[in-house]
Amino acid sequence: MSETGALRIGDVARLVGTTPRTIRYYEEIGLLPEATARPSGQHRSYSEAEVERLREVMRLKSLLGVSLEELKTLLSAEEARAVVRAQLRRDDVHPERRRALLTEALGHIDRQLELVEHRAGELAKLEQELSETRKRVRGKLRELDKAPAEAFTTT
Amino acid sequence: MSETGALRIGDVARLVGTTPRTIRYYEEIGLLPEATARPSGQHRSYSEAEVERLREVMRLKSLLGVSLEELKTLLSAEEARAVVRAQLRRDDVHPERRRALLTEALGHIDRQLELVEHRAGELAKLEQELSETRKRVRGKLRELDKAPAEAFTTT
DNA sequence: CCTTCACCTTACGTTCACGTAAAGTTTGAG
DNA sequence: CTCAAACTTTACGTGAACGTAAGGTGAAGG
Repeated sequence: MSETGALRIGDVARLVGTTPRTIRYYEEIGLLPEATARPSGQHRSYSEAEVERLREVMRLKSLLGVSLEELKTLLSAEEARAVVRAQLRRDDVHPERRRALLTEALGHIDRQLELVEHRAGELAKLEQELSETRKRVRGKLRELDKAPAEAFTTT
Repeated sequence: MSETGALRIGDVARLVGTTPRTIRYYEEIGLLPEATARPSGQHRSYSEAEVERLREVMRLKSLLGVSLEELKTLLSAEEARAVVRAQLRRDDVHPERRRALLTEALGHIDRQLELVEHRAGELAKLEQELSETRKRVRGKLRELDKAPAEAFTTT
């Protein structure tokens, strides 16, 4: 009954808007990390951070429209970045190593950015096309307003 | 061997980057119109316009990430708009009717726009977050460049 | 007319992403 | 300690979106 760290799978599911089954499935295929050393049979426990992670997973899934397998690849990049961040927090790393880590992280980010930018671009294009069409239709409607002359005979 | 109007399903599939099976499937579930009165067994024939239509279908499917069933609904709106356009081209329609048609079309467009705008917004947000992260990483890299003092001892 | 693709229909198979049911166990409240 | 609720694993089921195989035409070149 504390305020953090005592979430069970049902709570998490409700929090992020999915089902326990889905969460277990994601864990099963390696999309979510299996909580290390949980005696088989014991309940899963989630921290707020893990909930956030799941939210991010679902967000990316929805926005990028990729398979869970592809998503796993993308997220392994995130994982790698997390490791990098952890290593960087220690400041006893050699600048050379530090540079390598940062460069690696940058690579991961760039790959994701490329994907996202492409999709965002396509969607923006579609949005603009729709807006364009909308404008034309609204224009025609205004035309009807301005010139209500002619035949007012309704049938 | 004319230059237009004589496309067969294999050609179309290659043109849009899919398979004949998928095209037939889309026709089967009503996502694509069944060419009226084709004696069963006879080859399907496609016009350039129908290819364009299919391209649009696939584009929307990819960008909106909706089920084919939902997509069918969205496209029925497109269908309705096509009908509207056809009716509007005849200029013997009463202004009252004309207004109704245009308003209906506007409704369809707005529903699509809402969906697209929402997704586009979310994606843009994600893109910006990634860019932000990228900037921070690049910043740290530049820091390494500016201050290459300290230990140059490799290992 | 013949051949040879590419196509036709029918129907069963497959993968992904979970849903659902069964039988037993763990937790937290009382 | 008790007991209901929520969880556990295992396993089979399901809907969507096609893939694939079989057996049989249609079409276009020679």
